Amino acid sequence: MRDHAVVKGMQRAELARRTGSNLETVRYYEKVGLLPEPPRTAAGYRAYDSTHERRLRFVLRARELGFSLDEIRGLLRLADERDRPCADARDVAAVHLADIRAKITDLKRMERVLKDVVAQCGDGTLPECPLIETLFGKAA
Amino acid sequence: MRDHAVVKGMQRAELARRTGSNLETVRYYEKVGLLPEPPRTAAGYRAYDSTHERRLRFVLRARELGFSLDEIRGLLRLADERDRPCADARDVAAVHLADIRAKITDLKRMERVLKDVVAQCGDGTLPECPLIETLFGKAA
DNA sequence: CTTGACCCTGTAGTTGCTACAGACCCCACA
DNA sequence: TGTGGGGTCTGTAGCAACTACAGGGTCAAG
Repeated sequence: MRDHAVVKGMQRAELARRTGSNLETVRYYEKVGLLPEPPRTAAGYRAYDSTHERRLRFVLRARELGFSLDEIRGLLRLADERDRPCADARDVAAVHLADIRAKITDLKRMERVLKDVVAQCGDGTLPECPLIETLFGKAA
Repeated sequence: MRDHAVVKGMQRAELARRTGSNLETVRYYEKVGLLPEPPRTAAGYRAYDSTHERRLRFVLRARELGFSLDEIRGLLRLADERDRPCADARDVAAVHLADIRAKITDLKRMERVLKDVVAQCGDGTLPECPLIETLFGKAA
């Protein structure tokens, strides 16, 4: 297993495989400035090392938590350039947490309505479909 | 108030205003085939009537419930072309409901993690920020 | 020395809008 | 009758965050 090897000079596909990401996504992150452009071999191939992998993993974990690429850029800057970024980073997370809670609230509203109409539809033999009538505004 | 008037030959801005939608959105829905192209005046202006409004309201309500435009196209087709579309419509809604529940599950996971790290950050004076350390993978 | 698997670049597609630019048109007021 | 300020029209470009090519170069194994 190369996962145990010294990680130096890997190529894009290997980095993507090691981190479970799509290799096109890695390029995209470089293009939009989330990841540094790695050095190139004589033939122009990207040669990553473990610092690139570490940074990519940061981005991927942040994406899993729903941070936008812009927020991640900010978090990376905080992680890089400051001694004590905790208050700022916490604020970014707190704002994002509020976003997520708002989304959950929205989705729960949708879930409630949909659950109800699906239940009203029953076995689907009604002549007037409750879902369609709801959407046309016959009932709230 | 024109809301009480006979609704015939309204223009785009009025339709948008009456339904609380953006007028560019209405045009977009026409372009992608969700709404029929309305007849035009001699000058080429769109002239809507209440059937257009009814259909637009259907689309807007479905969007509020999180249906994709593709799903809405399907629901409109069911509403138009069939005698007893309830079983099919219910299935569309049930699939969508499952999507929404999956999204809620994801968001709740994010919420839990974020709530924890924000709490760990406390007043933001820690030298090692728990959020940043978490993202770098120091802790799970 | 060829074959196939990798890599490179740039660009176009996705979803659901939103926002122009530049050109009409229409009505009221003077 | 002219003009001003609003409407409307079209097409196109932009947003997020990827994803998927096309058309080429490179490299190592057989």
